Amino acid sequence: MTPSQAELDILHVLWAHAPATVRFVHEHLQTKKEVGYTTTLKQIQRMTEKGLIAQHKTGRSHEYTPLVQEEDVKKSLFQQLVDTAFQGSTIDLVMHALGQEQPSESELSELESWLQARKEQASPSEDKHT
Amino acid sequence: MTPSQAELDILHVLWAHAPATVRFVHEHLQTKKEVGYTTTLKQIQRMTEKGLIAQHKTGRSHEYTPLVQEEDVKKSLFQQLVDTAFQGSTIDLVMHALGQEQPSESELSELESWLQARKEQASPSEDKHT
DNA sequence: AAATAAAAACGACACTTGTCGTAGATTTTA
DNA sequence: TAAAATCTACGACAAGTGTCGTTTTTATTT
Repeated sequence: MTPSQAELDILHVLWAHAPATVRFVHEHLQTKKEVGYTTTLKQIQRMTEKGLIAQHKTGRSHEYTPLVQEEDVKKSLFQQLVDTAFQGSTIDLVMHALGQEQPSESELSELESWLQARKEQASPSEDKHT
Repeated sequence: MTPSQAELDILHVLWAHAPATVRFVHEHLQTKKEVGYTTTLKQIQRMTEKGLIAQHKTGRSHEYTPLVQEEDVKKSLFQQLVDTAFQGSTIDLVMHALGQEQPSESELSELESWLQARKEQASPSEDKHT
């Protein structure tokens, strides 16, 4: 269940702005791309059918809330990429990623501390290296 | 230009086995999923139309060669993921990736040496940090 | 309450993708 | 060379996606 591109765009808005109306989502999307109001509406309706988001009536309009967690979707998209493009090797993807750009200082240290923590956890007191 | 899933499957076979016939590709795919020979053929033909692969006649059959580099496609798929799921933040994706699994010893050291090299490169002799 | 504005429902259409079936062409082989 | 095996070319089709236009419904404003 990986949302399509257009669906992702909408989900992003919803993830960021809790329950929102079609109008709201639509306005937001406009900053990214041009689409008709009905297009957004239709998309949202289809997503509701699919169970990606929930709808609750409020006055004349409806409000929508995402039913899928951003984390889950990310994970799923991520896994899909790893599987299709990197033969399932996460580390390959990581190396590829790092080779892509210039991580900033802070990013590097973030990575570094993660690595540090990981190492300690991996071998709390051990010291075998082979 | 990001190949679809089925196209990716075929490209993978071609990337691994230089010029190959439809039959060959098809047989290979069978190890992954069940599809009719004509399905594979059609897919390959469409890919040829699109310019994803090239066709050269050899005897009774044709041989196909990928026209897109595996690296380029990976890069493109990768970028797409970063953009759609991680708001364009590569490092976020990396951290997510690392959080996903247990990297092996060798993977960790690979990552470590990369980080090491990077740091050295970043500040060869300089020492300003702010 | 009538007119107007805003929102939601519907239905449609073109494209892409994944899958085949069938027919025609080309080789092999008996 | 006639029959059998292989390939390729075509055409089709269903499902999914992206986009709208039009019609209803519902709420607002006079």
